[in-house]
Amino acid sequence: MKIKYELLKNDGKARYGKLMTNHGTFETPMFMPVGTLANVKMLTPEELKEAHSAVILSNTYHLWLRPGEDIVAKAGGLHKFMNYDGPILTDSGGFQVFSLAKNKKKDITEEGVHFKSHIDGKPLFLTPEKSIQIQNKLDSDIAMSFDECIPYPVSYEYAKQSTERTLRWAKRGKEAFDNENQSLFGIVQGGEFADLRKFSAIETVKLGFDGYSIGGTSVGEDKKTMYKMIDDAIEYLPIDKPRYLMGVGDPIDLLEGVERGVDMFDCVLPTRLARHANAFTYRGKINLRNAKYKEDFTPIDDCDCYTCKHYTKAYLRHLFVANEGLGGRLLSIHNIRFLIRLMEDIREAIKEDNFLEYKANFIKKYLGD
RNA sequence: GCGGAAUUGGUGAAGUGGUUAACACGGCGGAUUGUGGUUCCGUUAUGCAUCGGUUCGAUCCCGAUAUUCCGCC
Repeated sequence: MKIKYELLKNDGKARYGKLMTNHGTFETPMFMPVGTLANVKMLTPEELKEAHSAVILSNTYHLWLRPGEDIVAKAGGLHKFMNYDGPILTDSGGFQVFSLAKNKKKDITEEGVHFKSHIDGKPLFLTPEKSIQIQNKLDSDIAMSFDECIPYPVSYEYAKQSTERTLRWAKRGKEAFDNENQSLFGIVQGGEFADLRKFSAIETVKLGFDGYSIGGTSVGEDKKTMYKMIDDAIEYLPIDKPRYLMGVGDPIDLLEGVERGVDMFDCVLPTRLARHANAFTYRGKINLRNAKYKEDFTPIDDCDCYTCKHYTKAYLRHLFVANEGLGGRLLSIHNIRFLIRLMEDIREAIKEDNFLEYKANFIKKYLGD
């Protein structure tokens, strides 16, 4: 069956709802950890579950290259292959492919994108149909349309042409789509241009998807521009479908997104920061390598995660300084739990009609008076 | 005891008679938003064993001292 979204409450634009999938029902707004290669880096599914993780991301491009979608299909689909029984969303590969396409003008064609494998440099060609077919085989819960994530800054003319092409690709992908147990999301592009965002949203919705995502954000633009991109698109999205803001995961951006009506977020930030010794805390981001933690025998934060229940900053610092992988693992657990707990708190605040107050308090503490 | 060689930052080390002593590691700090699992960036010796001398000027030339290593009695 397809996913179903049930909107249960509105606090201003901020929404609280439920997402029903073949692999469980989960509350929104939610944060989705990224597991590109059919794994959230360094973590087991059990650890994700303990952090109360729901949907996780995986990536079409990476799994296409290796092990190959046929092998995943032979294994019984992505869930069985990676031993994760929660919902999985697969990104289309567009984001990766575009960064690998050297010559934008030549390599990006109406038919698809020419680029070179990041593994062996072999020339490859990915089309909207191919991306969808791969995702059908991977058998994720949610597939994403193949789109171009427009860089920033970019000319109006390029943004317009690209946005129109993404729209045509969305249509082609939808027509090629063939998996009745899988849902398909459309992606709004448009760059920083309000009229293109509007156009993209309206036309994408006309095609009819199970959910809609806002793409092309956090590509180097300033925060105000990013928030405006959300505003310019989201008012044209249907209220009874989930909205997914792609690639956003800074705690403050999550709050800003929720305030604007976003239901789902994904980001590499918690795991990437963790591998580089940076921890989220309610008083802002800290770097556990810093000398001041050498003799700090307290947990990272007032946090209910496995890491904070069992380990001190001094120990984690030691692991990072000694270059031990366990540090990245333990910190990934914390950072993911931090964002998931943030979303839990956000949902509670929405349910109690005080989201804006919660947001203001969080930001005040996070940024330090 | 005699002869030879060496002595540069926390470490391994390059280098030159003349403004800012290379590089690497380490240290310290920062970055990171649809993942590039050990990444990127910044910073880190007012000083070249010590004391004298030569010189307009010495880490680099000379002498003494100290320490280390190697040979010979």
